[in-house]
Amino acid sequence: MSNNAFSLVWLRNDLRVYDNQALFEACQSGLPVVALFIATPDSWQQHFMAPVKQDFIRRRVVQLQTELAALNIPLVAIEGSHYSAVPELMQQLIKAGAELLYGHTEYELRERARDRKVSDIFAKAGKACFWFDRKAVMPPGSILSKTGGIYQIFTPFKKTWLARLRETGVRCFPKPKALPEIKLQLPEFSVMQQGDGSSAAYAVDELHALEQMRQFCRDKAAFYQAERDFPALAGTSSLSAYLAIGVISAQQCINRLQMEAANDWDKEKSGAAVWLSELVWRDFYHHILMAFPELIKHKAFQKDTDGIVWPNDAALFQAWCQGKTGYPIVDAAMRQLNQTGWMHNRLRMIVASFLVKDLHIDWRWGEQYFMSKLIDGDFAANNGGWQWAASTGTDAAPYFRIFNPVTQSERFDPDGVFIKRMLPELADIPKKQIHWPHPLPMWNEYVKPVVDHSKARLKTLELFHTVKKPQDEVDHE
DNA sequence: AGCCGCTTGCA
DNA sequence: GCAAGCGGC
Repeated sequence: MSNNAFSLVWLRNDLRVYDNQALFEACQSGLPVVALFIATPDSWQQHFMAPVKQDFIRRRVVQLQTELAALNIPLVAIEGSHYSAVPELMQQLIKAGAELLYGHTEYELRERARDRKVSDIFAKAGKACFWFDRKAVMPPGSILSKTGGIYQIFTPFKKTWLARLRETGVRCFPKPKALPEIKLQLPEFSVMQQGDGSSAAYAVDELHALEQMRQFCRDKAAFYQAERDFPALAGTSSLSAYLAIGVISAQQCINRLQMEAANDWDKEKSGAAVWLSELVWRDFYHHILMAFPELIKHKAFQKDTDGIVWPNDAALFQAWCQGKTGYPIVDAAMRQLNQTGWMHNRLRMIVASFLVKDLHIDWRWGEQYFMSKLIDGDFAANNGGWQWAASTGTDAAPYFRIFNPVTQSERFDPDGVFIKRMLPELADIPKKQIHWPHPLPMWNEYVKPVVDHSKARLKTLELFHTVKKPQDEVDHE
């Protein structure tokens, strides 16, 4: 073993010090520890990762450097390009003394291919890798039906998932104790570039994120069920960006929820239980992604729906992207996404339904647009959500369940408070007409509706009927 | 984690 | 006129 030997912790979507199993185990290895982060903007671009998310990652890595330095762990942050550049970097690190590699597994295809190559390189050099499966709370493949099958329906999945939680709980790993100070010789790498600050609305301090999570569990989880569907309220956790890049883990969220809502988290329909359910959805989509890798290649779950020929009108798509559809709730939601990199979940459902079932545009166009704008973009959850809305997924909404954007608006933004916040040009419209202002003589430039909902709805039913038989014909077969 | 159109029963 | 209940998409 080289006298410059060290354990290497390769950080990716686990940018935290607390509950970081790879980091924790590396610190138990008896060797000095070096942390590694490789920025790969070319690969990120290939995955349409939003600039605001890229900035958030870069800012977080810089902060993490300070947090790890306090533990005497240097964080080498390299400016790379593409995943294909990773093997060469790893070779250099092995040459420098990397003896053991620690990391968390990722579930997407290119990421898994990249990690396999790295594992091979370490194996060929006679070095060991330790991969920990912690992105989902219950590792994909560990929640199976009684006959050993993959659950494709959320409710039974959740039932088994909850039973497992009651049985085993979740384990979180403490922040490692500081290591002895040591001077290592490391190669010169191209230093990671700083971000542009576009994600500045999100603090990157880990303790800040943990405190926000604690406060949500303590003060707001109880009201989650009652408030989560109203975009004008701050009823959701707003933790998605932190979960997406791993500043906090879902395991930590559950542990904290069980502490702060000890009597409620397992009580049906309590706010805490409903929030927990959202974390189960997150796991569900990770499990589905691992079980059906063709999803990564943009295939629909329900294969017949790939027979639908979507009209894909480019002008309508542009109107949707820019928030100029003439449907106030849709336009307000898209403006929230474009301006902040985040969108309330109820609105994600509304605009997704609108794109597919009112504008008749392939759900994949919307999926990609969301990825290109969201600070919390995650392939599994985004793909799962879009296929749910488009009625093409496992456990998807039935195709004939078509949201009426005006009714949704009346129900979930009753006073138009959210709409007016995002669309100041509608500030003077009376409450009663805010959801559909078009009959009013409008002195401003608010755009005319680009489609007629009731006609569009019938067209959607036709599109689905080209690939699905009406129910009564199925019954007679 | 729907909406629509039609019926019924009441004013 | 309308609210509530329903079956179909």
